[in-house]
Amino acid sequence: MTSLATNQNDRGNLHEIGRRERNKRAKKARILKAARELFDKQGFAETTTSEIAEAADIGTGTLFLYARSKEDLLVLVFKDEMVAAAQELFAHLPRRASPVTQMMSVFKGMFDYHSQNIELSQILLRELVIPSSSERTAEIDELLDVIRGGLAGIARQACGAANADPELTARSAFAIYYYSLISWIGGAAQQTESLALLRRQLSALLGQENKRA
Amino acid sequence: MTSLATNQNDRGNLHEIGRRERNKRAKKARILKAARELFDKQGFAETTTSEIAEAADIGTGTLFLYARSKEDLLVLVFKDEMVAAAQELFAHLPRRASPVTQMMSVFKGMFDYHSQNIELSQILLRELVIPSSSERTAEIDELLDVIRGGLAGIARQACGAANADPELTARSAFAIYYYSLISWIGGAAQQTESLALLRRQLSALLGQENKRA
DNA sequence: ATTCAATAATGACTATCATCATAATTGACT
DNA sequence: AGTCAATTATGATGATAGTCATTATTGAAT
Repeated sequence: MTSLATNQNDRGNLHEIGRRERNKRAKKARILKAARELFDKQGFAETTTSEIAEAADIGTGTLFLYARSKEDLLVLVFKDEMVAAAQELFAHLPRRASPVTQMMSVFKGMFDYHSQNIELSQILLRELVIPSSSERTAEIDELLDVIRGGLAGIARQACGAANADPELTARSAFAIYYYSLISWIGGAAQQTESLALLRRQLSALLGQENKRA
Repeated sequence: MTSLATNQNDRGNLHEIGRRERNKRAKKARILKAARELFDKQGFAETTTSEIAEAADIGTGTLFLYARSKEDLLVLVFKDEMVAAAQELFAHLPRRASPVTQMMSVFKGMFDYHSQNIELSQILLRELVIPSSSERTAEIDELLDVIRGGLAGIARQACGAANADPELTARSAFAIYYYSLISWIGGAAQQTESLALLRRQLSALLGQENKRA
């Protein structure tokens, strides 16, 4: 390469982030942006990895240095957004509402999030449930930890001085939520049906009074 | 096409099972047998659909008249066996044991079942969670109904005259089991870890005394 | 026996995911 | 500036899942 006025002089300040690392990050950002836009516009199945590479201005093989597979790419594309969505929901819980209602506000919010694009959520959930690449474990754990952590916070206030372990209760609440989500996204049940059952299950789990007609 | 799964041929009379239907069933049986053997011997990824077709003595395209995809085929291959395994487990519950212990004997049995071939269970579970073909919904529902139904039976005796709804409790127990299974098969946790948490969660759910060291 | 519409089977073909041998880039060191 | 090892990028290529136009089979009706 020519020129550049030999700007090696920058090397004086930070040994941390060189051209190399900057390039990688920029490239990854371009890939995720391109993938996101194409998936949104055309759907997952109708978007080829070559199209994504083209849109991101990289070689077709380069894509697979950043994601192990097309499905794996979907996790990278949506992980940050999902974490942010979950945090947002936990940050704006209905005040003074019952724990069940608070949890339901989060779960309903996540259902709404997934409503945006069912096809993408189907493939995404498959990857979250059984990742095709063990390299994605950390990212997925982060998401699950945010949700389970938030739930534990609610459970803590719910149990109060009671006997239950909040972490364990949170895990159960999450499991019940996850199954409801899966039933809906997987096509086994309607959204309203799943949500209604979910609420009843949470009420029982958290030991509230169950009003039955 | 799109003939319903396991449809009797209503056209003729009841007794009449034509050559056509017999042929289809024989062919399907051959396909499932071939697929099963090859998957077991070589693994899922290493087995091609052409190999299966060859072993089943059918054309390569014919395979896809019976299963929508290679993954979908896996559900067909294992559904009956899984239903049988679950029924077997429910039929031999430990007598007079606590509901938690009874449920755990079933869940441990299912974990053992999946231990046989983790790779296959990974792909199978993905399909069970989010079926790629809506045509498989009936088959999957059958499996889930067997498990949830059995759990409801245990829950019924557990709750006795108590307030809880056994069906709802069974659904929650199943959800907690499912999440434990997924955590393990998906690689997020060790089997023993998952099982231990599962037991604690069930104890809490069913309102037993929680003995803690 | 012949006809024929419906159903089922076939395998040549296509699309594309992912790989991999090769090439380019980077930065540390001289 | 020059050298070099390590890292990153590339795109031609291979492998194969799934499609589809064509052909074969079935069985009810005549």
